[in-house]
Amino acid sequence: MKQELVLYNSLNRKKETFKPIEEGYIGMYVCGPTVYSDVHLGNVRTFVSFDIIYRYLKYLGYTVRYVRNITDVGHLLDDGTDRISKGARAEKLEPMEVVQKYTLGFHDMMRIFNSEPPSIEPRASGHILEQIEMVQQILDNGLAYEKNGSVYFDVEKFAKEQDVYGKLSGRVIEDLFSETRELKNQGEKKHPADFAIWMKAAPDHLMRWNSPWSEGFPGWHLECSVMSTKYLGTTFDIHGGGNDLKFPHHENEVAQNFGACKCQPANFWLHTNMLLMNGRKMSKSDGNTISPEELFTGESPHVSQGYSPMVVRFFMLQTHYRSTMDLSDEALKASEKGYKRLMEARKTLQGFQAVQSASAGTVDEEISKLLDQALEHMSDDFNTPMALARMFEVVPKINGIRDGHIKAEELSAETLDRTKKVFDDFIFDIFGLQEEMASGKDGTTDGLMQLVIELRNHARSQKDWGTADKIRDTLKELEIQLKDAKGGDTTWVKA
RNA sequence: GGUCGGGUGGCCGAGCGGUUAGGCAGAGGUCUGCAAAACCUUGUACGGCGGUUCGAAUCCGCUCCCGACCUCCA
Repeated sequence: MKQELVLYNSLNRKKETFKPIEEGYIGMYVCGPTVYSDVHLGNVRTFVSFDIIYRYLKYLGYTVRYVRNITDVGHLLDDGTDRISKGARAEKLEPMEVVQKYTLGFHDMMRIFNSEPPSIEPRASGHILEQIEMVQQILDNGLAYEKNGSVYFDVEKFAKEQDVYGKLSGRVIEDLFSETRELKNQGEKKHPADFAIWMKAAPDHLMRWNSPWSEGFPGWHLECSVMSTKYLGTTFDIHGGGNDLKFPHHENEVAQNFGACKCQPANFWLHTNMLLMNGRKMSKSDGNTISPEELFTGESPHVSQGYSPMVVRFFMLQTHYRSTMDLSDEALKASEKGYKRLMEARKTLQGFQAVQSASAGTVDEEISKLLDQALEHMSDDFNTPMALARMFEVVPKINGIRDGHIKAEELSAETLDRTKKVFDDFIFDIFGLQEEMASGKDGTTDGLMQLVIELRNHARSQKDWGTADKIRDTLKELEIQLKDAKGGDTTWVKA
């Protein structure tokens, strides 16, 4: 019944047929943001990608438990200060105020991009007890050691016991171990590749909890191991995250799970690729960056105008989640046109009435085939660019029927219904796009526009081109475009 | 330096042994009072050099660029 789904699994770098652990159910964990500053567009790309994956899995009929955490503790900066408390000192806020502020900001942005909230959004700070328990388990299993109140994962021992470490990120163990460069805070570690799972807090460290080893805080990677286990079980179906988290974060996560339960946490690992701008990595340090707000308003040297969230989302759909995505003004402009064209076609399609005497002709067959292909592409590792391409091939057919080039009788009632349904399923449910009326297209506006259009059409029928064109030109200045279809129907759209 | 992933037409971006990807831009046409919109037609591109093959953008080798990761990162 369910279509076969093929996923590219980072664990072995191959596409594999997806089989859930429990038929009909999927457990998916995605590493969420660290809430210490405003959301970065790169974060948006990752979470929009997983939003589409989540939506498609549900579309296939699975019951999905989607867990995406909020990291609000334990994430270290280069200088060893905690990210959250660093932000707090700078802004003279309680750490949890910083967390709250940026968590809300993150949620707002996800909503603006029409991303569905996850089923569970656990916070690291809310799972300190569980994290302490996991540290203990790893210690009990002999894969960690305590030193001066901090606990470190024994990577060397783990690597010797099981051929797991390095597999996910493609690291060569020998290389990792022969790493000679000097790293900070290495004094307590037995081996440079070891990493902290519990850190003793320095006297001025704000966020701290009691533990059997010291008053301190959990290591960065631990929270994900703990929360995925708590809400999805020791082994679950899909684990996702940004490409840049593969190492060390995901690698260490796998190590911790093995350390605690001796099992692989996830069967499938999905990694999204990075966002570039003008061909280069988006980076704050060299000014090659743009915030979501700047993108919306157009207040940035990198864009010539503002782009709406849905245009940006559409733009993201045109690139596969595993490819780097190159943001540029020209590419966004192209997306804006494409997005509008698709949405217009969708509206046109929904207005079609089945022709009574209709019987399946060639158009019927062609459209059906394109819809099937679009779905197949989604089941092939969520190939949204391909699926979109097939949708766009249906667009001229829709417009052709509207304009009379293509005979409506050749489209059977069944196929018309299915096309309407699949189009909406794709656009709204899978791609997560939504209609965007730039500014108040409500009942009043609609009524006014209807009146204006009637007045203009009256003028046209009187060959009063002056009046007709004045209406058209003035509306254009107000960024309202009139579209005169064949047969006299005029529609309008806010540019 | 190590590991991995890329270099595709004006731009973005799929494809990964033989077929038109698709979007945007451009050109010609239809329609139209004019225009816009829409529709039709149009582009033979795959970094370079070799090789394998009946056939390569797709496989192999070399080479030149670019990006990511290598304990901050979505």
